[in-house]
Amino acid sequence: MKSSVEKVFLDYMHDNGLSMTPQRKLIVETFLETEGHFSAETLWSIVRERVSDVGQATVYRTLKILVDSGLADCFDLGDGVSLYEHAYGHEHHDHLVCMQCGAKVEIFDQTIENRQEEVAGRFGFELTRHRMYLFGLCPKCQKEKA
Amino acid sequence: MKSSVEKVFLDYMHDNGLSMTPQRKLIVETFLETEGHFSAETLWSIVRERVSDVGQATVYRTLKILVDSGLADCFDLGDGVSLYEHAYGHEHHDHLVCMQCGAKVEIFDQTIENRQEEVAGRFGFELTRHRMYLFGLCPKCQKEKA
DNA sequence: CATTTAATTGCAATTGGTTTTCAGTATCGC
DNA sequence: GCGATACTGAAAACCAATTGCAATTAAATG
Ligand SMILES: [Zn+2]
Ligand SMILES: [Zn+2]
Ligand SMILES: [Zn+2]
Ligand SMILES: [Zn+2]
Repeated sequence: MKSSVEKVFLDYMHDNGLSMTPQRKLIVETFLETEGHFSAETLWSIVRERVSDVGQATVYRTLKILVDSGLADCFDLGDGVSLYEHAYGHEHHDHLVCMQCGAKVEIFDQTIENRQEEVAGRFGFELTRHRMYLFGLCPKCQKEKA
Repeated sequence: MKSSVEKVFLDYMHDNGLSMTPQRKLIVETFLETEGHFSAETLWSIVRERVSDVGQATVYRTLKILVDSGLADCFDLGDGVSLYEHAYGHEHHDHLVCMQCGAKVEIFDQTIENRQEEVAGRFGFELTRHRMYLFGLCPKCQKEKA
């Protein structure tokens, strides 16, 4: 039985005249099995543990498809490295990041989300999306510092 | 009479063993006279209208000093280009950006700021800073689209 | 003011993540 | 199968930003 995610991906592929290839299959499977927030480089290294001759460009190209199809979300914390995470079946969330150890906590606050809409509306803007990153020290790194 | 901003800058320079040079003076003055949100490249082009042989690297290096001294704030909207704006005497604010025309509105909402602290606290984090960008369509671009 | 030392400059080369080019190869609808 | 189209890996290109370097300049000291 085909999972729901796979169906969404295959439909997107078909609807856009894209072909399924062994490389894409491998990359998509690896992406879906990898939890958390990771870079293209990291995904590439995991993929290569399985099949060694997958090109880096193919990983980037497939990640683009994953984002476009709604399976992946891409964001960057301001250091020039794009991070990817699962988007299908995952509700919207923002991130709380430890500047010391890099730990990332997924956060969501309906009050903030509502206020964002309201503030945008105050200026006549129609809001499409937003990004919010909170940076600080996680409990563990606070202790280590003290 | 020396302005307060200039004093802060010169003090920072002196306290860190940095020298004042004609190039730095020009770049800082140009920065202070330029309002809004602009890239290093843009600032460089304005600087070169005044003195043609200022190096690009010097602009980047001086912008770094401006950020470190608290005169400038640097952020990027996710497209890989750093934008700079005045920070001295400017209260913290976030940005509302039109994805069509690039218009940027400075926003501030105390409720959001409070909630950010609260959410971080919920996970034991000590919050240091945050970035929030709201993307959408400004009133003008909405009309043009309809 | 001259001297000395450390900082700064412009240029060009380099970096690092990401994208593009290209010639060969594989996929898909028929 | 077959042909049109899409995909691949490798390498080159991109591009904002940084860095190495030799020449120049600021500024602290006497
Ligand atoms: Zn949110
Ligand atoms: Zn996440
Ligand atoms: Zn804010
Ligand atoms: Zn601003």
